[in-house]
Amino acid sequence: MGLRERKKMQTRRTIRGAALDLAIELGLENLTVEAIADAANISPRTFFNYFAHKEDALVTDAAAAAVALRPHIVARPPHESPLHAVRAVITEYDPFSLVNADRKRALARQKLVQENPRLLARQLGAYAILEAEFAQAVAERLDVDPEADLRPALVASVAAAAMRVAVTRWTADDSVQLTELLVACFDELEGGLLVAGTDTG
Amino acid sequence: MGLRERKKMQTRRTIRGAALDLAIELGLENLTVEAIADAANISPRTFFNYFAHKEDALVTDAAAAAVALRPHIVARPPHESPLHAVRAVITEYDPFSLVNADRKRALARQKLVQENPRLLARQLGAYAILEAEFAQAVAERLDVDPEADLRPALVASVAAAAMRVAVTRWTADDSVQLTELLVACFDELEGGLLVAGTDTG
DNA sequence: TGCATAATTGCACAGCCTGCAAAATATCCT
DNA sequence: AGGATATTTTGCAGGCTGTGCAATTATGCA
Repeated sequence: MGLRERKKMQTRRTIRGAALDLAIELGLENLTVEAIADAANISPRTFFNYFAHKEDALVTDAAAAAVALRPHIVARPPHESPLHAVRAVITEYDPFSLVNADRKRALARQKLVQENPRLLARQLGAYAILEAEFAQAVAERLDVDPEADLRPALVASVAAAAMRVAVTRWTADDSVQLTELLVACFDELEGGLLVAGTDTG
Repeated sequence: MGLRERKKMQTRRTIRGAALDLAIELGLENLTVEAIADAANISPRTFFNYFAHKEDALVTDAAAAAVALRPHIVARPPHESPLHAVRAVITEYDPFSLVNADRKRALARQKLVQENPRLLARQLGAYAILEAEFAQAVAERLDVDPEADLRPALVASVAAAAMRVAVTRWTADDSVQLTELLVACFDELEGGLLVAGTDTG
C-alpha cells in the first residue's frame, strides 16, 4: 500500500474520531459538518470526499467489517453449522472493537445511535451490507447459489439480528458484558428457540 | 373519530400516493418535496407537518402496521411457539398490502427502496419500530420482562429478518409468490436451520 | 528535477428542513 | 346561527446538507 492510501485511511479515522467527539460533546442536533471538518483539519468540502452523508462518519463501519470477516467465515471448520460459523467469527474477531480497545468509545457511539432515529436508520443500512457479505460467505460454505437458495440470506440476517439485539441490550445496560449477551443470543438460537412445537424454547 | 382526523388520514394517504407515483415517474434523484406537495394539493410546508423527512412518505409505514398487528400476536393460541405466532399474524394480516390489494404498487415501492441506500436505511429504521412492538407482544405471550429477557427481542428481530429476506427476494424476482417465500423462510427457521449440530439444516 | 496522477479546496447553488407567526378552517357551546 | 376556541395550513426567512465543476496543491515516480 502506498503512502497515499495510508494517509487517506488516517484522515478517515481522524474525521470519524472528531465527529464522534463533537457529537458527544454537542449532541447530534448541534453538530455541523463545518465543525467536524474544522476539528479534523480539512475543508468542509473534503469531508464529503470521505463520507457521502454526515451520519456515515458516526455509525459503525459495517462494510469494512464485513469485507474483513467474510474470508474467516468461509475458513471455519466445515462441520460447523452456518450460524455457528458466523457466530464464531463475530465473537472471535470483535468486528467493531466493541469488546476490546475502544470499548468505552464504542459504547458511547452506540448510545448516540440508539437515541437518534436518523443515525439508527443509517447504521441499519450499513448492517444490510454486512448481511449481504455474510450471505455470500454462507453460500460458499453450503456450496449453493445465494440467489436461488434462501438459507444463506436467512442465516446471515438472523446472525446480524442477534448481534443487533445483543448490542442494543448492552447499550441500554452495560453492567453485563457484551460478550455474554452475544453468547446468550446465539445459544438461544442454536438451542432451538425458534423450532416448531416449543412454547418457550 | 372526528372529521378532522379522517381528513388528516386521507391527506396522508394522498401524499404517500403522490410521492410514490412521482418517484416511479421521475426517479428518486429528481423527486422534490415541492413536486409531491403540488401533486397532493398542499403547500410544501404542510408536507413536513405530515412527514419529518421526504423519505418517510415513500417507505412502508411499519409503525402503523406494528400497532395494528400487536394485539393479534398476543391473541394467538397460547400453545403456539412465539415465532409461529408472529409468523401466523404476518401471513394472515398481510401488513403492507404486499400480497393483496396493492401488490403491484407495493412491489414498485420495494424495488425503489432496494435501489436507494437512503430509502433502504429509512425503511430499516421503520422496521426497528416494528421489531420493538413485536418484542412487546412476544414478551406478553411468554409473560416475561422484555427488558430482562433476551428472547422476546430475539424472536421479534428474527421474524422481521425473515420478512425482510422474503421481501427482498421477491423484489429481485417476483415470479414467485411472496406468500411462498414467507412460508419457506419461516419453515426453515421452525425446522431447525439454526440449531447446533446441523451442517445444512 | 519535472511529469503524471490524485487529493484538496473554493464557489455556486439546489434542495431539505425548522421556527415562527399569520391566516384559514373545523369544532363546540349557547 | 353565531361567536369563542382549538387545530391545521401556509408563507417567509434562514441555516445546513450535499453536489458539480474547475482551480490549486500535494504526492509518487522516472
